[in-house]
Amino acid sequence: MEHFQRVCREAGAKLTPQRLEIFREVAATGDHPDAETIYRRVRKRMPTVSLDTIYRTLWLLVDLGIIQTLGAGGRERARFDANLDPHHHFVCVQCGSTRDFYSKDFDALALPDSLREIGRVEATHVEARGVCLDCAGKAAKAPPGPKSKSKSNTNTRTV
Amino acid sequence: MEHFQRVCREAGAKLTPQRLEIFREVAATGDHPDAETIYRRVRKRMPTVSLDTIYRTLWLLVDLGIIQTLGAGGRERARFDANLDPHHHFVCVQCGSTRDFYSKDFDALALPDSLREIGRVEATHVEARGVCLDCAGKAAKAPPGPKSKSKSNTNTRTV
DNA sequence: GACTTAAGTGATTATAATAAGCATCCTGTG
DNA sequence: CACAGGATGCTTATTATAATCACTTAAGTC
Repeated sequence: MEHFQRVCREAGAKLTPQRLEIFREVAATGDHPDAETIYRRVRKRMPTVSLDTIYRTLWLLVDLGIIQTLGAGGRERARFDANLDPHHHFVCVQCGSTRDFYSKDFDALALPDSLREIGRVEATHVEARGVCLDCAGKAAKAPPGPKSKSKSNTNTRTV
Repeated sequence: MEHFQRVCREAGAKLTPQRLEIFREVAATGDHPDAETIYRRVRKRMPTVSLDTIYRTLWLLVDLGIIQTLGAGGRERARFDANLDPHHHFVCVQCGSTRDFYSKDFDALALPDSLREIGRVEATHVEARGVCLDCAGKAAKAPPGPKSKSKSNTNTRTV
């Protein structure tokens, strides 16, 4: 929570009651709510917030690195995969491209006991995130621009 | 491809040129295209297909288990996660709920060399899919219904 | 503590992806 | 080769998310 305030200050983002409330809500819960759910919950304590502010604040928090999104970055469309062999994914956080890779070790991961209390696992796969060679190459040419505000770079959000 | 035809037969789904073409397209490519992309590609060889058929066919293939979707099942909204500690996810393929779990072993996975040729990895996390205890409990009570057509069970699609 | 100013907010209006309804057409079967 | 029901394509809804814009408010300054 203090972390949150500090990061906001440093980023020049104002501390508004809405943001406080929204962050509190996301941080408080262990499930992984969507914007609509957060909206409903926050509205209980603050009936005037708009859904819009929820969206803006959430993505702001993502941009600040304070929270993350599940999966391949919420705003993406569905993507399909005909590869039914056991395999894993590398996702580029810059361009969003996804490549398969293989690893016998990863295929045979031993599941921790804690999972027993959650459910019965049918399959696991590993998702590696990083920067693909293409994007790394481009970044090397185009100077990074130290102050790059880098707002909302589509495809940049992923867990 | 034969597998595809066999499964369709068994499921009582008709073999149409559109479906053949769409499956061929998805199976042929190593990237993980979205519906729109598949649409564009298929249209080159079959200019009359409708985007609609693409969607219907893709989800049909998913329902038949012939292909899968990336990430948390395309049709989901963005979901947010304030947990920045290294952690992993269990996703219930029935209800879509996602729970965090922890494993030192998973945090320290040794990446295969093949990844070097793809990009620089910044983080990895494991996604375990299965049926959560809640859903397993419900399924035990409600008899499974051997012929359950189980069409489009929202949240059922995930890799 | 009042003043200033840019950032934030909420209401409304777009957009983009995906789904539904329906008339026509085609696959698989007898 | 005729039939029946599923499949297609077209058009029209939905739904989630983003952009606009006028008004408010947080935060730094005197």
